Amino acid sequence: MPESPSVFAALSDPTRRLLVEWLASEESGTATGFSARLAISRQAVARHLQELERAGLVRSERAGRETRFSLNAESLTEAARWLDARAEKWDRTLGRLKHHAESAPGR
Amino acid sequence: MPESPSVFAALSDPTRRLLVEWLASEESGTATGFSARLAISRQAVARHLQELERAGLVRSERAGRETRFSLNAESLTEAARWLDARAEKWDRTLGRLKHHAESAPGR
DNA sequence: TTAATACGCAACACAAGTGTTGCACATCTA
DNA sequence: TAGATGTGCAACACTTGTGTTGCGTATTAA
Repeated sequence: MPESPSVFAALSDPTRRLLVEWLASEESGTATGFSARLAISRQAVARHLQELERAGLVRSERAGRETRFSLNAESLTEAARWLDARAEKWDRTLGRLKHHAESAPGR
Repeated sequence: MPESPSVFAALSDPTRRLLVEWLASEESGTATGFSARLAISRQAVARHLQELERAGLVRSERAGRETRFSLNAESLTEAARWLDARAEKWDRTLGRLKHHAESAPGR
C-alpha cells in the first residue's frame, strides 16, 4: 500500500520544509549545525528532524559523536504521486461530466 | 512565486485528505452532506472545507441555500511539483558527490 | 405564512504541536 | 585524564488545532 500518510503532516511546518530544502542541496547535516542558522534551539531542531525521519522523509546515521541526517528523495516522490493521482482522478471525474452534459455550462 | 506553502498544512489532517479524496471523485459536495458520513459535526466539516479553500485546494460556490465545494486540481499538481523539484535537487546533489568521490562508498 | 433545511459565527473545552531549559552521557582533542 | 563538543531524554509553558454546542439568518417547500 504505497500511501503517504504522515508525510504531509511532517511538511506542514515551515521549519521542517526549510530543513528539507537544505537537506536537498547539502547532502547531510546535523541538528546542531542547522540550529546555528535557525534562531531556535538545537533540541527543537532535533525534534523536527526526528519527525521528518518518522515520516520517512529523512534518514539518520550516527558518525562518531554526531548524528548526520540526509534526505530520502523517494518519499518526496511518493508524496508527489499521491497528489498527482488525486489530480488525475479529478480530471476523469470532470471528463465524465462532459459526457452527461454536452451543452456548455454557465459562464 | 509558484510556492506551495500552506497546502501541506491543509493536507496534514486525515479528515481533510479524505475530503480531498471524495471531492476528487464526486465533483462537488456540501459540508452537511459530508458530515453525514463522517461522525463529526457539520460545523467541524465546514471548517475543514474552509481551511482547504484557504489553501487553494478547493473552491466554493453558493447555490441557493447550500454551499457546494469542488476540488481545485491545479493546486494539487502544484504541490506535487514542489515535492518533485526537491527530489530532483537531491538527485543533483548526489550526482555532484559522485564526481568528487569516484571510489564506491561503503556497502 | 410556516416549517424545514443549510449556513455562518462565536464561545468553550481539550488534545496536539512547538519551543525552552536542565541534566546526564558519549566521543573527539589537547 | 580533562575539557569541549554533540546528543538524547524529560519536565514545563504556551500556542494551535479540532470538535462541540448554541443561536441567528437565508432559502426552499407546503
